[in-house]
Amino acid sequence: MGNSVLGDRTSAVNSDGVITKFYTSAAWIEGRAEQQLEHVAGWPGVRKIAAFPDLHPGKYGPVGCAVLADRIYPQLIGNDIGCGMSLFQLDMPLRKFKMEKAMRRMRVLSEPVTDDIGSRLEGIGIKPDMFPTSLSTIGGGNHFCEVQTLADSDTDFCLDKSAIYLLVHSGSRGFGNAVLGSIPQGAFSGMHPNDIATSNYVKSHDKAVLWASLNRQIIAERAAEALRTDLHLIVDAPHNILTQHGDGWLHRKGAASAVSGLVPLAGSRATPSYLLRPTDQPDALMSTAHGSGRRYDRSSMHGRVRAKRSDIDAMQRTSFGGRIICEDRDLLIEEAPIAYKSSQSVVADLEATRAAQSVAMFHPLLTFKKTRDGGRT
DNA sequence: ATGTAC
Repeated sequence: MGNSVLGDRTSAVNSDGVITKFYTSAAWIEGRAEQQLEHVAGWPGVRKIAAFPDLHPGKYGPVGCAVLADRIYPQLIGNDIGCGMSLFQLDMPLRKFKMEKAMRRMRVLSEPVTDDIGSRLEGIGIKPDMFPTSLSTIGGGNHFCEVQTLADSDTDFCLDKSAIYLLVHSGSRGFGNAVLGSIPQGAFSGMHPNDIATSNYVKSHDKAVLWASLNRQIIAERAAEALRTDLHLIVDAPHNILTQHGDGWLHRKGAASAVSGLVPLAGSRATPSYLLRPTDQPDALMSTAHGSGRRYDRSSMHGRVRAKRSDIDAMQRTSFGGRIICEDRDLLIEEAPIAYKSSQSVVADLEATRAAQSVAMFHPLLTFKKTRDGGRT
């Protein structure tokens, strides 16, 4: 990196961004993900990159990193602008949670709500006709709404061990997708901060971020209503987001924003989720890992997982005795536990590299993803 | 990832 040899001259033709890796040799990192990291480091104006142990290859660049640059690269944020995780405490003790009843009632999450959606959007300064029928719904892929139990927590961190918790992972649905789709030709080679097109992108991006955060809030409210309980937010952390950082632009792609001091890290069906306290390391760019990180891509999962009826049934239960509502067979296979790294190893690497500390660990109890019929049963 | 491209 740095210099390149041209004939007999050594010329500084590029000044690649510095990559700091917050993972150890124990981490499962695909070679292709690190190649993407090196590639992005060579883009014009890229100054610093922080890479986290959930790093894996993505469409335009690696997922699980934060990139500080002089220019704006919309593809580094991707189409799901504002996607993130929100963790809530529910006002319900575990002993009151009844699995069969909860499984029946949570199915309402398949249907979009119509009441007050326009006014909720106006409440955050967004026109009521911006994707109103998607607002309140989870979406596909790795998105979910999960009831969790508190398995362990720091004694000085006062979380109620008898309570149940809710982790929502969702984003901006068609909104962010439309924002990425409306950027001008050539924007992928870097948008310059002072251009009109850039400020238009940033404004729309910021609205998609608000939309996504409201979406997680409404999903959580609906889940709490379905469970006949109240809720309060512990932390909301976006992980696909562009923000100003000093005089540069910080692109987080599958890297949680650490600005609120706490970050939820999602486990897979087979591994726990965590609440992390990121440490104050400048090289980490106010970011940390957001999840377990994909080990195998979606399409290859169909060849890796058996899909007999009994296997499909087994995939709707977790090793923690929890249940999964996912009536889409392909999605169940693509999100099978082996598709992900272990969240324990991701957290161990964050702790080993002093990027973050775990303050609490949660086990999945009931994961809602998708029904076959849109919830009408 | 996506009121999805064919």
